[in-house]
Formats: sequence, structure tokens, C-alpha cells
Amino acid sequence: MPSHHRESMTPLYEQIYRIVRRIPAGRVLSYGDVAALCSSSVSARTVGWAMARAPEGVPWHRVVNQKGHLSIGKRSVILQELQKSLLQAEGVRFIAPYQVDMNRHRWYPTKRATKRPRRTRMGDER
DNA sequence: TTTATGACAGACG
DNA sequence: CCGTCTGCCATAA
Repeated sequence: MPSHHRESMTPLYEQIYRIVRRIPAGRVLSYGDVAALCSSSVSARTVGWAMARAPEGVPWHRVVNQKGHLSIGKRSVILQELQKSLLQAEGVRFIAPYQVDMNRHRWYPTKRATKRPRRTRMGDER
């Protein structure tokens, strides 16, 4: 996002970026997770728009879709490769070429802040 | 103002 | 495990 457009950034987006900035390296959130944490009327789609315009310093690569797929691929395969490298550099494991292992890396911010997927077995991460 | 289009998600068959 | 449809909401034309 160009700095001369900064004044046009709504609090809506700032809220989204604030959440995303909190995601630790090596962990990921889904678009829906971020939307849910924003509590206001922010939809998963809106989070996608925000990520497409993420300013520097916002770890946009740590947001993937609920299945762990790198949805950015629809926009740019180059950026998709970038996202994959950035995640792998943080130790994120993939269960498919462009699918993050969500069971292992999905982030749960505060205790139960996000609705958990029904975890069949969560204790077996190695 | 209306319509179309997404870096989404959930329900259904 | 698919593909399709729907709800969602900010933007662009």
C-alpha cells in the first residue's frame, strides 16, 4: 500500500492488519479465523482483499484458506511460490505442494479465541 | 445505482 | 472426495 494512500486506510483494515501482525512465525491463520477475531462485520473475503493490499511489516504469507491451500495462486503463481518459501523458511510443513499442514501449524491466539476445528487427535505432533 | 468479481467458507448432493 | 451453490462484503466499471 503506497504511503500516500495511508490516510484512506479505514480502521477496518487496520484492525485486520493488527491481528495478522500478531501471528507468530511458523504459525498460520485462515482468512475466516482472522475475520472471526475481528469481531466486527469483517468477512473472510474482506480479509482476502486486505491481504492483497497488505503494507510492509504485515506477514500476509501466514494467512491461508481453511484447508491450508495457498489461495494467492489464483492471483499470481509467482507470489504463490514466494508465500511457500517464506512459510518453509519458518519451518512450516506442507502436506501437498501448496497445502500447509494445518493440524500442525494453525494458530490458536488466546485460549479458544478461534473456534477450533474438530481435532481428531491433536497430541501427536512431533 | 447495478452488476460483476474475488488471496473465503460452509452446506449439499 | 469431488463439484456446485450461496452468503458474504469491499471495489471496480
